[in-house]
Amino acid sequence: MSWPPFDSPCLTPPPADSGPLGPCMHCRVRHLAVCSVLAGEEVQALDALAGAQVLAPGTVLARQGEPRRHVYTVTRGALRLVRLSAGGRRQVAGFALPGDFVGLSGAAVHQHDIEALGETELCRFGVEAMQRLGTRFPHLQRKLLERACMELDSARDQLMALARMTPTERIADFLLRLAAQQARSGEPAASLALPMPRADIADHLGLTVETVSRCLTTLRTRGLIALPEIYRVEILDFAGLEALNPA
Amino acid sequence: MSWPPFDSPCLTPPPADSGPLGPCMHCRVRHLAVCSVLAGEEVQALDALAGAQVLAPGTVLARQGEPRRHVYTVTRGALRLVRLSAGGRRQVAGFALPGDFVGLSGAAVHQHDIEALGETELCRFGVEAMQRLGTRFPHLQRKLLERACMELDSARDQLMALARMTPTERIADFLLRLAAQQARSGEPAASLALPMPRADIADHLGLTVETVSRCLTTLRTRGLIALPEIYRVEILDFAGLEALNPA
DNA sequence: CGCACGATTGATACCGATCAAACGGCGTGG
DNA sequence: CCACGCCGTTTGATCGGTATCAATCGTGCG
Repeated sequence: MSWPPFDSPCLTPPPADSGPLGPCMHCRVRHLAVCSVLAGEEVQALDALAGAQVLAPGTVLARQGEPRRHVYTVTRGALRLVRLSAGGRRQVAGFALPGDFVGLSGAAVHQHDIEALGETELCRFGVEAMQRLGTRFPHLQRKLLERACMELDSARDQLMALARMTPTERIADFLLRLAAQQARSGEPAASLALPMPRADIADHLGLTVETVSRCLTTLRTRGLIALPEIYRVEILDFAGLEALNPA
Repeated sequence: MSWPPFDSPCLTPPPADSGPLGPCMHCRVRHLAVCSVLAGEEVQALDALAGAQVLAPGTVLARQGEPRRHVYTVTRGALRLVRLSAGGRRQVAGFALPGDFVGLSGAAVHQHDIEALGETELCRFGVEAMQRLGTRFPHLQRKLLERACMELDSARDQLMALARMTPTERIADFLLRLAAQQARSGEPAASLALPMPRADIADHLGLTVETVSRCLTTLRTRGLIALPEIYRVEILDFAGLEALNPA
């Protein structure tokens, strides 16, 4: 509940190129998934609902099986959504970066653990309050539907990747996806921060850590990327990476 | 546009166990994704928008890349959503059975080919008309959001399957999923019709035809299923199949 | 009856998982 | 300040499972 007064610039329309529900840079990407589509009255209602939070690295925001009480918008840092199976198998369903909305689900309980990768800032809304708001402001509901449809498209793309791409292709696809996501936040995509360890990439792409490592070195050897630090990738040849994608 | 007058029973609430957006058996599962949630005026508006269609087996309803002009609800038969990559790789994103809503996507053009598996009956709505209706009836928009969230959950489940399950586990999971879907339509799930050829199952689960065949015989040998006909599966041991799922 | 096509069964090859080891950075403690 | 140890990453060697190639079977249709 302790957060600075809402920036008035946030009420101005977002830049034309920000796309549907894109980040609203005016308000320092604060609960950007919704702020860019609402008018004054609605923003006030949202402010009353929202709580800002800063999470230390490794903080567990939610565990699978717990009742879903909140939805979140990420404004800084990164989250990972992890599913652990009874057999000990691990799957990283996705990563939430600044601008992402977390919590679109039809289930009453969390399907994933939600964990902070680094120091992460986010904005929290109660689900039932959000639903009430949705009925009061059809505009918001519509934007949420758009967002859900986008995520659906994204999930289907990923199905294709998991089903029919080789490990190297998956890594290339993953890097390009991350670059695009980072580009949406305004930063150039050539130098790419990887907020997650190799194991998370592996569990995200259905691979092992060793294979991820090997594929990264393969891409480096081919001159497509550089690895100046462990948690950073320079994309040297976008076209070359895209050429790997058989889509 | 040629379809029988709208059954009045359709205006009554759907059976309690039909779940959100579940099939509305009263109106013979006709455009069931929406009919069960609307009142008289809205239903009339929908009728004006909807067109019933019956497709012969193999009919192509849409091709990837074409502009998306319609959404559909399946009332009989089955559709498959196919994506073909430049490299010739094939991915079946999913199957639409009676009760399913096809067309939740944020893209302006189709991401998949949509093809009828057998003789298939469906109901067509224009997307922009549907959107107008959504703004006029927030109730509808909300139901669409719920449906989108459900599909999102389902897609994420499938990601887990593709990333971390063995071929046999994927087949078992697929059969149980299909059984559950068929059960929603009211029919008992023990005897399961497979509307699609083996190749579609393979391309849906990221396998080859040969592996699908081998896994089915494996399950049969273990006494978990029977295969009385090629396009039919009897589930003999639900618990046994579920035990294969490591989730 | 013969053909065509999809499904099944069989034999082999290859790729990624697994097992194992070495490397590197970083924090701690001596 | 340096030595050590921990943990994540990288690299290496081997194994196994699934794709691939190939052949047979079965069914429906001409």
